Amino acid sequence: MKERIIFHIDVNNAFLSWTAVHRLKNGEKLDIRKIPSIIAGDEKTRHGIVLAKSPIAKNMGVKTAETIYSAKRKCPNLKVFPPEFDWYYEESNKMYKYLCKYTPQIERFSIDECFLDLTGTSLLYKNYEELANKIKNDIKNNFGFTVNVGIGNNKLCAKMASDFTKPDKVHTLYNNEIKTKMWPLPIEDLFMVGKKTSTILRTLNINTIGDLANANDNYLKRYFKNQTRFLKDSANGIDYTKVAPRIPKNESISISETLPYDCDDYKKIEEVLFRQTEEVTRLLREQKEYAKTVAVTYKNSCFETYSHQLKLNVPQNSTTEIYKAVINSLKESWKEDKIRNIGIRLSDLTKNRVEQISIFKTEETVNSKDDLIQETIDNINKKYGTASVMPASIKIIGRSIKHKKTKQ
DNA sequence: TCTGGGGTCCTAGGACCC
DNA sequence: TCTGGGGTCCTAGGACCC
Repeated sequence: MKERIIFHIDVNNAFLSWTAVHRLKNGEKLDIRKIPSIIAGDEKTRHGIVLAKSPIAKNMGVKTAETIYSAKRKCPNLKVFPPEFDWYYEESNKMYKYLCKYTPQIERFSIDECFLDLTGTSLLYKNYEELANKIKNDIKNNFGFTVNVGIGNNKLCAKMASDFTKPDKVHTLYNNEIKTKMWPLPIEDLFMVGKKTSTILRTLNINTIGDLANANDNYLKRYFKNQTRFLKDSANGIDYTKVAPRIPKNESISISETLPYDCDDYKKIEEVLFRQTEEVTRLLREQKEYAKTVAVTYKNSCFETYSHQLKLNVPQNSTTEIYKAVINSLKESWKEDKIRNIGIRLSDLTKNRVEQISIFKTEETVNSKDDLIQETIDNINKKYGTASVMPASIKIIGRSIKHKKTKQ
């Protein structure tokens, strides 16, 4: 089989760069990429986690996902900026549109990463490194932020390559470069090797990607079972997954939040869950889908996680029906401990709602009239804000949510 | 004022059937 | 008066990603 040519484009410090660009556009003089800075949530509501860091902050030891408190101890003059997600989506879309010029074989892997499959374009593009440099420079000149471009013969290698040295760089990791460029790297650098896996590998004296590539299969199987094949293939730079140009269909829709304080007040928890149900079912209705499985997950003060799911007889997407299931699920699983974080997940999503024909029409078999009412409510809420209109049965709770939200 | 949020995929173990 | 075993489906929990 002919060797593929895959590009991986990765925005350098995406959130921080994008906020920097936004500020400069608004006339600010200071480029926050050039000072010790981070993008992070609000500490007062316990969302104080580092989402992105500037190179200087990174050099002082600041890590993504650590607390602001801890980051400031490492770097006392650190400047903190709030995330601007709407703006990030705009910038991400601009970059995606630009990249679409080169091939329809493009996959949006995350808000700040894309894969391009350029296999079979050798007549169009004589030199792939030159092309990668053009893409990198075009993005910098047109949009004001920098990217890394990784080139490889598959997605894994392209992604590993884009991670080599940053920022504003092009790297290659072709199949014949795997031994020299990838094998010497520490095992933690391998995609999909996280903390748990790397700890086990280190105790087995497997310290580099090369060590893993050459490790004995049977030995590894004792510790990693079915995961062994995947790990060994990755370490050898083997990956057959395709660049998927489709708009990815969600397998599930979820929402969760850390509460401002640990809470065991049932009424308050109900309020949060109702607000979350509103939001998550609105998304579901927007994609014109129905969910068959409803799960509630919560984390207590000790950071122990519990989850419980329920299957619906008929797939639903109305706030009222899903909310009933959410509450039932909570009641069946909650140990009345103090809740730190709570959320909902809708899965088993379907486009068509196949209803079983029942002689006894139950309350659950919602008809098209109810769908119409729901649509009208969505439109009104869209225009005048969430919870403007809702079924009377849940209106009171809804009102108090609004009240609570403004108090936060 | 120590530990976010939205996803995907995998696995162990239980229930149930034949 | 003994308690196998394969198959399937489902659930809770966990690992990992950005």
